[in-house]
Amino acid sequence: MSELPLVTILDDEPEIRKILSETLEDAGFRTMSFGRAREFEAALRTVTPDVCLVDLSLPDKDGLTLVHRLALEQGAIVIIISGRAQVQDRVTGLELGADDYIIKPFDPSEVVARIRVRLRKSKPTDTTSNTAHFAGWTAHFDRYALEDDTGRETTFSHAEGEVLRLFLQSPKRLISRAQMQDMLGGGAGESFDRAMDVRISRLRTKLREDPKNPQLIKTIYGAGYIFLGDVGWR
Amino acid sequence: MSELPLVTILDDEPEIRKILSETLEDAGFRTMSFGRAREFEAALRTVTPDVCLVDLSLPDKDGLTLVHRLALEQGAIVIIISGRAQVQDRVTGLELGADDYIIKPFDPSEVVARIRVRLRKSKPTDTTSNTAHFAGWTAHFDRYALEDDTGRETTFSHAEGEVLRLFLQSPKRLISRAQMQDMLGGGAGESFDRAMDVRISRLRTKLREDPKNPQLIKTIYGAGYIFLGDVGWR
DNA sequence: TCTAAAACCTAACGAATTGTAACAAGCACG
DNA sequence: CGTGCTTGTTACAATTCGTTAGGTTTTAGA
Repeated sequence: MSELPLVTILDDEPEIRKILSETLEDAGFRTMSFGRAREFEAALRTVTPDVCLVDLSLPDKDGLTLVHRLALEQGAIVIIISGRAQVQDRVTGLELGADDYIIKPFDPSEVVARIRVRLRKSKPTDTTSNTAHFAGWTAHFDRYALEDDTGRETTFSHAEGEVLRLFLQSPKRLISRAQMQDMLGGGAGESFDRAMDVRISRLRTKLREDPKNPQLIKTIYGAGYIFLGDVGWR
Repeated sequence: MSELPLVTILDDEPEIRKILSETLEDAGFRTMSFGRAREFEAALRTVTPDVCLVDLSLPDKDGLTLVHRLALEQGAIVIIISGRAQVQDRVTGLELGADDYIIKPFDPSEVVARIRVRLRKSKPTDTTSNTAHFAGWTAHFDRYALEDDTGRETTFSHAEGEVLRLFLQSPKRLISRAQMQDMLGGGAGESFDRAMDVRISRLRTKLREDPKNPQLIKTIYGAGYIFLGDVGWR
């Protein structure tokens, strides 16, 4: 496993720097924080960040110019975090080279999610996308494989994957049969619905569920199914 | 790609479809609009959009499932446009493969700007080159050779090269048999299509795929094939 | 609590789809 | 012509996945 991605934070408010750096480090990034553009630019001579978070309202420099230079010369991923919420601000920010534009006040977890999206797209070597973790299992949807907690893998079919995906997208929520039907039917979907049962039955087998007492996929008599278990997509 | 980028719009509100398609066409895109997921999926069998705008609250289908499938099988840029403004919705949407998440009500010009950012970043695959790198392999199309990561070479035939090139030009995209017939057998090739299976089978052998569990060329039962793996043309 | 109907589970079957070995036709080269 | 290579065709094996059928579980109602 390679080094952790480096995220730089440029914001004049210490509060925000603190929140961001803590959240990002918890999420598995290295961070460097700066309160002034001058310090940031000085640091750029020795490090090359993977992602740059930039506040537009800086005391000592015009943020947009900096963004433009960063995107153009460094080829870095630049995400603007700004209090200026006007559409025109966002449009020009994006046109000048920013990869994203997040408005204050922001939620740290969304910042993390957006950073991950950009990294996922820019670094194709990172094969960790489209996988979900739950209850000791790891589902690799890109190669249709279910990985054990010991590392052993089973493959699942496309149809099984669709069901699993639906469950993992809405964990701990009731999923009605009707909701599932539109996954298969495709056409007029008149065919009788035992098909869904069978898909779930097959999925349960692969998840090594005890038929008498399933732990992950619970049946709610007369209503649908519910997937228990904490899911993390990563 | 000399043609204008194709943007698909999937939203159940006609108003929004109209606004988006007009703005986007003014901005220099081709558009196709759909009110229902089913129609959209039907259209996907014949066209491959560059960008997909998807509203999460669809009448006939769960939007998130669709987003995940799109990101996984179409390899297109997926942008969610949703009325659901919860942070958790945005985070899971992004984790499931969306490239951006725009909240309603939105400003059309921002949508355009965000689409442009994504297109700008997705570097067009340079078809002019004759060598491609993927998963430890190097394909030399000029001399019909497939190079190992240790430098050992195998040759491949013209027909095998056609299929390989097709895959490498559209990695992570579902390619249906019909599309293959069009692009390859282009002529009056009436003969029925087991030929394609055999080509792929032979290609798999040369790529040393495990027959039970191929990692690069995946079969989607009833739909087609997907080439997984990051491709770089040089 | 008991009983019957409804809902659900799943083994087994089979149609459709896909994989591939073996064969044969076509072609280049000597 | 014979040899070797490419490539479509055929035949059969394997896989996928909906359907069927019979059994089990759950619920409602007496």
